[in-house]
Amino acid sequence: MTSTSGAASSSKICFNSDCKDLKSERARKGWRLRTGELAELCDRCASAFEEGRFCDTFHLNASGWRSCESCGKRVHCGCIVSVYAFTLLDAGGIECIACARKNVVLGSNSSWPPSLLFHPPLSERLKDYSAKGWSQLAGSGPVPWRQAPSLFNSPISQPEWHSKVCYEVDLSTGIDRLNADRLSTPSLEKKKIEDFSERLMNGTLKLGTRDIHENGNAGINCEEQPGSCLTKSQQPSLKEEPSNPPLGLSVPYTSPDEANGQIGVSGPHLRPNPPPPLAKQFHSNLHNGLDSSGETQIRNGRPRPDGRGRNQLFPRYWPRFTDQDLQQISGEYPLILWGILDNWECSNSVITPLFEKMLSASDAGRIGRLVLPKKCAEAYFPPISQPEGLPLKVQDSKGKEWIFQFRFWPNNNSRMYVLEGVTPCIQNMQLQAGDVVTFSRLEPGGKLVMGCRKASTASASEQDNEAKNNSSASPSFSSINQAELADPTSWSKVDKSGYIAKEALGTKLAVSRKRKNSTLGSKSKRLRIDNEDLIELKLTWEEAQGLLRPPPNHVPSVVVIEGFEFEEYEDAPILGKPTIFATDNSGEKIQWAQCEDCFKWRRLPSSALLPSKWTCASNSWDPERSFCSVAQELTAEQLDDLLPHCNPAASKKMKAAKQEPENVDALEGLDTLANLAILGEGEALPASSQATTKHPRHRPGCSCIVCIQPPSGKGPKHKQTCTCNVCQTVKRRFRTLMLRREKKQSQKEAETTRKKQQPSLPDKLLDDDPLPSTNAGNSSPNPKKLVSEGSDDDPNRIKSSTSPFKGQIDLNIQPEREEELSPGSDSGSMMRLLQDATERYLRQQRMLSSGVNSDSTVTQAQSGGGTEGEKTSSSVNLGASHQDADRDHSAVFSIKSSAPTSATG
DNA sequence: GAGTTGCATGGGC
DNA sequence: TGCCCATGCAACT
Repeated sequence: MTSTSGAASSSKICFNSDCKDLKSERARKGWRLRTGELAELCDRCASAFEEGRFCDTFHLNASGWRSCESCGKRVHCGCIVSVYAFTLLDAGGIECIACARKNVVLGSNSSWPPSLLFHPPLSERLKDYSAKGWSQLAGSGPVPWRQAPSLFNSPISQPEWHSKVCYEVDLSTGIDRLNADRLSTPSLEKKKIEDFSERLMNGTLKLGTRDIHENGNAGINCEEQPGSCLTKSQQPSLKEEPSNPPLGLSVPYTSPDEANGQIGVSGPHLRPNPPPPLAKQFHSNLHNGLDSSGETQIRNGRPRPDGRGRNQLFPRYWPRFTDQDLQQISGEYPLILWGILDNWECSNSVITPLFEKMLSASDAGRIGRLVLPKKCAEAYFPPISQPEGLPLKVQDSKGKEWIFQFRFWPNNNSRMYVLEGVTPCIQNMQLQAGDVVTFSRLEPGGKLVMGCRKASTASASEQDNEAKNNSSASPSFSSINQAELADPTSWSKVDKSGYIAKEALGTKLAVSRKRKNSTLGSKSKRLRIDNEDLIELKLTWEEAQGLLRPPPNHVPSVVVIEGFEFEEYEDAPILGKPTIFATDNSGEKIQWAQCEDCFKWRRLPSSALLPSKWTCASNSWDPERSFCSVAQELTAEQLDDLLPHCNPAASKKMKAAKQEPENVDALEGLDTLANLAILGEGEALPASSQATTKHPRHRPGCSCIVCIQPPSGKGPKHKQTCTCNVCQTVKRRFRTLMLRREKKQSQKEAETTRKKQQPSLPDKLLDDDPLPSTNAGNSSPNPKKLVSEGSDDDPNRIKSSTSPFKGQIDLNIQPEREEELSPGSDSGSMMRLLQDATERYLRQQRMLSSGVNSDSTVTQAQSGGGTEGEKTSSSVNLGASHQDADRDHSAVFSIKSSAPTSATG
């Protein structure tokens, strides 16, 4: 290549001096120049470059063509473009990348491609090599793998450190691509990766790590630095390489010998003549979701040695190792790298990400069984033919060795693979449901390495602490990720997904959603259920946005982005009181706000900015209605019209809940409540953990693994006598459920009796009695409807009269008021609601009763005693009120509602 | 009775 | 529709 002079981007002419075509408007990037810039190419040249046929196209007649010492294939060695396509041999001559890779693999006695992990960063490095020379990167003397990542600290490659990189293989083109979808890097960096990955379409840009490590003083002139060259294969060479099996056919080989007792995964890989696996092949093995070979996956759990790698792994199991991860692994395993491997070949050590799995509740539970994805198990673990399986040595991120039983259960006509005995390891790593365990292989030796990533919902403070701790170890690094780089011990502490920056921006909710989407993908509907719960339990971002108000007296600057105007405020917004905006009869824009004390809705000008807590007394816009005693001007119908629009999600769910059997709803609430109670216990449950913890078919008294599992997946099992928050909450919730059932039963009975005795009375009563509305005594909205529907177990209707934001988090809630929610304490408005409802119901009962025993009923009920029937009466109200809270409010409200139950029960 | 084991079940993809 | 796999749960220890 001769185009090494001139500006890379200033000219409108293609940078390729052999071309001189005009660049397109969006010039495509080519190789990195010595200046650090990227050559800008026309489409044709860029395509040629990306497809690895640049030299074939433009340098066909140029000097520098040499033949591969192994396969004889001609490789251009005379330009910067082809610098990655070959490697220089110590004894002279060159090898094409394919042969070099093969030899490296054979030499290291590894069935794994030696350089998979370096792919992204090395790509970047390679870009840099052309500009910076080798000495900068390789240092002097042998560079062990574990030091290799430090080579990546170029300004360019650094950002990619924070990205999660995985690969997929486009078999149609034989292209390894960085799966940019899953990169969390900023778009520009992401684009950069994409660009380069495209540039490497055929390249696969594999490194013989030996080449890197053992050559410390390579310059850019690879000819002069035998053994130092990184090579980029050209597509033809790859395709033509006869020793390279077709993509997707190479499998991580494991020994069929499973009778040799304890083995590491290494054992199986020490086959005498492993096929020369290309990294590309490995990728296709690892992520062969695109495998189009037509080979069917081995079914019925009967893996064949020749087919194990063809299992199509679901993306959710693709390892998302970051470079930091790798470095940390390497950093964590000096013993592995320097001791266990016991020779200088350690410089060839490669940690190959195999797969990862988010721990389910079962996995992290006490049973100690980690369910392995079948395809992963069959692809990466030794084949087992007996259900008993075999012991498997695994080293954790601290280098500690564990022995798990790798086995399977027949399941239908298939198998279910599990690792047994993982509890100590899980606990040692302090993992819980939602965290991710990663499996990787250390080559040579094939040691199985188990890493982990904590769910990202660890508290920000925790992360801050991590950052601080780590930064202390490496003051030059400021970010968490960077800090982690310097401190491998934090490997399991902080997620390295690159979302941290986003976490810093927002709430757990956003993060959890992001994480769920990214980590679990479309994993489970349970997740979506949880998301729905989140929607109902918490504000959506959109809704939250609606509550954010500009700081007083702040004028926004308006920014137009893609045609949309955005208001920008220099100061953080404040959280305003939720209100309902509307237009009155005169067309004036107004808003309705609800008093914190009396729950009456007050009309306010639309411009009114309310504090999070607002009462009638603050109604300076309408002094006449600045007292709670003043009636509400909003009619029931009007309010009814307004409210449904406030939260479509909640309304939708409300409707759905109506249609569901009562107990189902209640039991779902039980789940939610239990989870929330766990949250309230102070152990912030990772969102992903919530996702994996929630499970169907809960029943009262359920002793399943989820229900009995303590929040962290460890600790004693809950007993009947357990008084922990979870148990108490579940018990309360159960009582509520029972009360509700009693109530329903009694209502039916009462209804029957009423019809018999006073057929015309109920309607009148319903009309007259606003029931548990908070607006007793004034224009309570649509009392009839509320009563009728409320009595039909639809507390949401009732709730709708109190807040348009039912089913959402009360952003005004003060966490420090948590104790108020405990049983027996004043639970605030809900308590009032309850009392109000009780009194009202008793009055109703008095009216209904023909007087035979009503007095005693009331008396006894009010005194807390009474006959069974009287208890029922009381229970009816309690149950109804409980439903209000149980169904449609967040944990806080749920617990609130539970409190009276305990108190009165 | 508690813990363990191994298979069954069923939701989700 | 079939498979995967999280979880349930009965049998067993």
